[in-house]
Amino acid sequence: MFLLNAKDKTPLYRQLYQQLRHKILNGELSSQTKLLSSRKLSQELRISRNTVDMAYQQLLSEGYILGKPRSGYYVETLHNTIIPTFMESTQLESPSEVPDPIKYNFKYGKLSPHAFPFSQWQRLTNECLRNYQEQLLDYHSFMGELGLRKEILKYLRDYRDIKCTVDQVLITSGTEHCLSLACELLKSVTSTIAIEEPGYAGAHFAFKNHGFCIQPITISHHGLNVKELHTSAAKAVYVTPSHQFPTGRIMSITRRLRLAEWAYEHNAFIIEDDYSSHLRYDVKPISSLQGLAPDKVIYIGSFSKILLPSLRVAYMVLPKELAQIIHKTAESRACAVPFMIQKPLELFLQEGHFESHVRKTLRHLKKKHETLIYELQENFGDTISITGMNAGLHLLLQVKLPVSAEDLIAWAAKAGVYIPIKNRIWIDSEPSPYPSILLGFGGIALEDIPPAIRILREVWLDHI
Amino acid sequence: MFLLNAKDKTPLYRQLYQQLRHKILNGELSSQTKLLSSRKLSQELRISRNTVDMAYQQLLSEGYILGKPRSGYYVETLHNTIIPTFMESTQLESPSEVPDPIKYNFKYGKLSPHAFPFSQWQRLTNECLRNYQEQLLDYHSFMGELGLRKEILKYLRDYRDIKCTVDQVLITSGTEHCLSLACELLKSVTSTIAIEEPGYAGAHFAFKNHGFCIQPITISHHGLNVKELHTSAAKAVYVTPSHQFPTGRIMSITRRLRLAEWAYEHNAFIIEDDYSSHLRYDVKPISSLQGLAPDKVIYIGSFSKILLPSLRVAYMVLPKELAQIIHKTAESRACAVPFMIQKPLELFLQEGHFESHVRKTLRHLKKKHETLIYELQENFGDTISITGMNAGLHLLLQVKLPVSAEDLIAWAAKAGVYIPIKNRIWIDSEPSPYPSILLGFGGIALEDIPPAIRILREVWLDHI
DNA sequence: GGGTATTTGTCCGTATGTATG
DNA sequence: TCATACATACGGACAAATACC
Repeated sequence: MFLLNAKDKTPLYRQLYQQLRHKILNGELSSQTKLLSSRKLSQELRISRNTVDMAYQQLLSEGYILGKPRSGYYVETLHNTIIPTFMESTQLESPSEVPDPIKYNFKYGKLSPHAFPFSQWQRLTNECLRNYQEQLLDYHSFMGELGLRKEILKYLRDYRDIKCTVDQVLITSGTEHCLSLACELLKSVTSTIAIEEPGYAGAHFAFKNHGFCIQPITISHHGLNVKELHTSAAKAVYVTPSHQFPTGRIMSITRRLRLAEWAYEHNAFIIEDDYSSHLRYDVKPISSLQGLAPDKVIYIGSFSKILLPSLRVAYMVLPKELAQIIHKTAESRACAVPFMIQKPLELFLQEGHFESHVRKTLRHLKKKHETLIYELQENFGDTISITGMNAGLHLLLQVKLPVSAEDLIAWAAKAGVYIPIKNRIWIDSEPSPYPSILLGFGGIALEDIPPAIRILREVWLDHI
Repeated sequence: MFLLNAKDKTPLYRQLYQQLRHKILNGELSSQTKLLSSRKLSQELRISRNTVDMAYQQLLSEGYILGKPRSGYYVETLHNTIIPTFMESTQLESPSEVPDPIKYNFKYGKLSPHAFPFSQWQRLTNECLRNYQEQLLDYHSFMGELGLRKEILKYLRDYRDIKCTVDQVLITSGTEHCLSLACELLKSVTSTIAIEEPGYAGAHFAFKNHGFCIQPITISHHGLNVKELHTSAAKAVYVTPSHQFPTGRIMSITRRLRLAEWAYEHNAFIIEDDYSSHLRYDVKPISSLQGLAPDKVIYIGSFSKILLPSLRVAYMVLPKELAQIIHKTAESRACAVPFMIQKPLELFLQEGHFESHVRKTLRHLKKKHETLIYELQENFGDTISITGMNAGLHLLLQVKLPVSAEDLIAWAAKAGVYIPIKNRIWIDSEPSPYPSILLGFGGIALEDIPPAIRILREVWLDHI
């Protein structure tokens, strides 16, 4: 019958409910069977009538049984022909493989421990939690907090020559989110999007995911080969002009103007991913494409590379035309970035901490960048050639040895040096005869660079 | 020279620093100019020498100036060819229309001021910022933090009868994000998605946005009319079984089983949006559809309705089959939820604060729910009929007056009572002859309900 | 067929342990 | 620590439906 355990922490009425439900789903209590009255069952189980009643009420509200007043409760007719009767209780944890211990980490996108003013941020977060409780309890504008958008706009105007109003600025939860929104907007414009070859795999993935055809365009020394664009069907192109990923090349002003011209001629859009605009080590950052063609460029920027990767805040500047489309849908959507991230960030920008943080970080990264290049050249000489210098958080190496990149990465890992796997940077097959390696230097300490590179020399040259 | 304001909350050294920096970037202080010595400047400004020195140190560390020992500070040579000299200040702000002042707010989704343990959260956030700095500086698993996923899984198992492993749990930045990912996964399964009519406009929007055809399915008293599904081409359906939005109806177990059967028969998927599972005022929350058909249900849950709308954390449980597809793409994607949100939330769940918070909130909402119903019946009697009782954060009213819902909302707004506009709940035209009104009671204080409803009676009945 | 006894769901007040502030 | 509130569990009172004579 029913097994009720008074010592069990789950209440009696709930135990009874569960067992009844099980019997009904099982077919033990078949359709239209009359249940025992609350009195009889309570007598039988030696519990209160009300306890039985509570179980019945729950079953009633879930539709397992039907109640006829002054008559009784009857089991509902269920169609449970297919439903699996027993679920094995699967384990919580998935067995994780134990990786090699990492001593030196060249992971891309990581930042080093002293890079972020944690206590400052703590203060700002606390301030936010104390003073903005009313706003925390509500949903927010899809575009993002007005204050933060103003601060970002101010920054973009001063440092990136962006030409727009706040209405065109949109806060998102990362570059991926930006691309997804861009796809949404471009769906009605084109079915083909051109991208750089080689280029950022995340963009390729996002576009494919939204059902676009992909048109790869090759990169020359001065950036994207705009000529190839003219012969393609694409009415949109994704570019990283200020520091082409992964080659690090800078699109020349001539190319930029040609690209802008192409966009105006074909009534097409340019997606400018300015992912590492802050990070230039030789000269001041080059001003944006957006400034050249404000009506044709979807500008994307991010705080991940410079501030904190785990913060998940990026932004985009939309052409007026597209901004209007977004505004129409904005009312029924919510912003993806938590208020208690947006507000502290706004204050961080407003009080000038951001600018000083960029300067400080840039100085530090510059040193690491120089050291890394120096050590690579000292240890490997002509065995490697370095591209993508003077900017960003990574270098691209061509290792002139007759081995695969996978081997180089695996040997390094065994010696405690983590090197990221460049997942699908090239859409077509990689053209170079030599393996290429991507070294991120954001996460490694300055003093760790020389020993790490020495280890690489040892394990790589020893294996030959 | 320099204008320092002691009453300003920004520190003196910072004011000085900012003004110096501005002059340097402006070109007012040109390259290699020697700055005034800290002694002279401090005398001139009548502030401490240390204050001046702090400003100088800041400029030094950011590379604006160069310090020569026993000589002085000199302005660095900057490449400021591109730095904009003067930006025409286009207006930042878009002119906002002045709305009627809101005295009583029935906005849907809002929560009331005493609903969230702010100090608790502050403690947990601080803990996170102190103890997890290494992790904050890195990108994270697309699936979300393992610890948080485990805690959510534990909760879902105990309270929602969810059947799955951690590998199937995915953290997202909101229901919208969940739906977007679901679309991504369902693209290869079907081109048509069925939704409830009337139903949640956000879901409709998301599906349409991803290029799906929409098939509306009517709602009867016991929930979705599954029969209509069988005759449609849809291989996926979006439902809110535990509290249908907006009618508040509960899908009976019969319908649930039929729906599950349909999914197994047609090899289709069910999207179960359990957006307000915690919030039942009469009986215990009804267990999930996912428990009945774990291989066919994409389960979506959220912390917005019960914890904090602006937190932007939701989660989804994927069928094993779909989880594997996501896992393949996960490595090249980043999680959209900031670590400094995920970690505090994990601790919040782990330490049991969440459960007690749910209990407390539920208690409070229950009172408001009861009061609201009582007041409506007292004031309006048979003039209105209420649906969607006993659950959720809103009631649906049918006002039996010969006026439009827009008028009712406008009249209320003029009297200081905000009522949300139900944007496109019905895809086809609304079938009812009477205007229907959605009242959210999450954001209004208990004691404000009686006066608010009295005002509604006055303004609505007076206009007739 | 009508009256009565019984069964039944429903509603009420209350005791106890536990969580909350 | 103590007062409060709530979930759980209990028994009794009531009225409607049903069964039986």
